[in-house]
Amino acid sequence: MSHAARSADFIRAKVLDDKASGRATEIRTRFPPEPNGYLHLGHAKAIVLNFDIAREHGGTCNLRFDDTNPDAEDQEFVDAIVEDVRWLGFEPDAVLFASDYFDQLYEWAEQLVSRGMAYVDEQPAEIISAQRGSFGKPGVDSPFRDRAPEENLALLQTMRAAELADGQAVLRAKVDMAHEVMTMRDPVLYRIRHSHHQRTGDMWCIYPTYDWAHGLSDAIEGISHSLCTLEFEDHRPLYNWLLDATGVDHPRPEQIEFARLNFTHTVMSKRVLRRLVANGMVDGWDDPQMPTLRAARRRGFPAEAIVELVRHVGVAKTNSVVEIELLESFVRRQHNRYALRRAAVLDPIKLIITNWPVDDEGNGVVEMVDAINNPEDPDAGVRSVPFDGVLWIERDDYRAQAEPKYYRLTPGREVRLRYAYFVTAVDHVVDEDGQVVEVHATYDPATVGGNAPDGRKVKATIHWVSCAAAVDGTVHRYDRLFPESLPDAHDPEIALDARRTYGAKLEAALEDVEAGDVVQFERVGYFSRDVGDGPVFHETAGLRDEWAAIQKAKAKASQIQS
RNA sequence: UGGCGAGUAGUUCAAGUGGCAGAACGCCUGGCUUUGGACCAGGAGGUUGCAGGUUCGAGUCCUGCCUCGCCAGCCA
Repeated sequence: MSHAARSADFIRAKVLDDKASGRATEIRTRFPPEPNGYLHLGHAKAIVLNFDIAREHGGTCNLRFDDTNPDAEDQEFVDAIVEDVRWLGFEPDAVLFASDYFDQLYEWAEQLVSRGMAYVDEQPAEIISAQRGSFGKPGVDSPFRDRAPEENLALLQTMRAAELADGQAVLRAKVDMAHEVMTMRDPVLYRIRHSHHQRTGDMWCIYPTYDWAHGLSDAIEGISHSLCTLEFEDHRPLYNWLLDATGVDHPRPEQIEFARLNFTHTVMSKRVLRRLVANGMVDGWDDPQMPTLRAARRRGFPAEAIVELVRHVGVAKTNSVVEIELLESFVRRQHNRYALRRAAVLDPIKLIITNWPVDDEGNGVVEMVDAINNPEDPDAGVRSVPFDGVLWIERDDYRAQAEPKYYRLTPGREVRLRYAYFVTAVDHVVDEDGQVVEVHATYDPATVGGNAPDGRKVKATIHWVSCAAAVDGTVHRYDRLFPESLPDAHDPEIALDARRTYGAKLEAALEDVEAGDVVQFERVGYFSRDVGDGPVFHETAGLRDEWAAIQKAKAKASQIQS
């Protein structure tokens, strides 16, 4: 290993080595999705890795669609994938398709047949499967395995000429039916599919398999390093065999496998996600609870946060699961710097200031107070918000009875109303169910702006919105859709009440937030404005919440005790 | 059952040719604070999967085991 490669991950070390040895002069990579679904968080790893490595060496990275199975694929996904890759911040050097190479691939297949390295097998799929043998048990040769090249060539041509029905024949590479790697036991190269392809239409009725198309497509594009996930390790010998067999290896691409990106509380299985969408358990593929990139965008996850997380996690061959909280911490770090602070009361109760002044007509005086837009960014300035004697505050910011470590409003205790005044709770009013609906308090006029001239301190500062000026909005908060930290990939437990919806009271400025923009609701979390009429916000990520942690610890402790 | 791959802190990753096991996030404590946020300082946290061996010295080399993942599609 070269000296410079020391602290690089194993793939970058290899790339450096290959450059040093002259094995590769240009570094070319590719991100090769099949257009059969939306990209998810897991794909971000392959995208970042491929583009980063190319950029680090002044090389290129293509977006290549592995569109070899028309039955599963759709133009909609092609468009969505291009969009999502760009959203992540990467511009492909070329957008290409394996289907661009169908003519070339077919030509090489005929050559392989002519050289006796591939044959047409007319047995049904079940027989071929049974003949493949099993782990530790060699397979048996197909009766068609030693057919003459001319006959195979003629047969391949009839396959291509649409003279055979689906499943009637396949083209197989003649490798080794006793090979200890199952993938090498005469893999299928072409199958018959009388299907419409989103790009080639009805031009073809035979389609190359992944194994036949992938390495050759890499070679055609001059890919130097073909990065893929661990489950393709068994395909590497075949990848190389086919390159050797066709002689299409200048320059020869090299397949290198790495571990997928997995998250706790997340399942990426298309089947499971499709079921969630079909059952209406989520709003669609871009529901904020989904693990797709589109959902992340709608939820307000900045692309940079996802990219930074992927870089932070790095690349290795260990099957690993990243805590979803780590992603959220990258999301918070981004938004903390840029998100404007606003006031929103999610679960409102009224706070009435009994000694608030009234004007000559007996109406409460309205005072304007300055609120800081972003304490992390002085340039973000201030805004002016109305304050008066009747406010909305969070239900959770008042307790009829004091409890240990609770710093907020409670009868007799003084807290700060952010940017306004110190108030002291006096008593409260309950409804017929015993729920607090109204808190009465007095304010200290000397504490304008929230400063006490005598230097006295309060332990809590709470947010508020003037009732008269408040705007109604809908706010969605989210718990884990998959409550288990390691949900079953194919049959996970699903939380039916993961989404909590609030009829919130918002400060007026929140009406002006652009769809897709993220703001911080002070003391609550980051929220992304959704498209549509009226203010609707989705929780992007909550703020770290020490009080919640104290309560959680307490609940856990009492659970252990009982 | 055969092949391939992987096991280092709660999590993700580091530790040229063998040379004091580290970082980030999380967690705990303290400071600061008009967000119980952010920020700052400190701390705890490890039998490097197990057992042997070589060596002055092993996460690293050797032997044997264990555990986990992937592979028997005409999916990718």
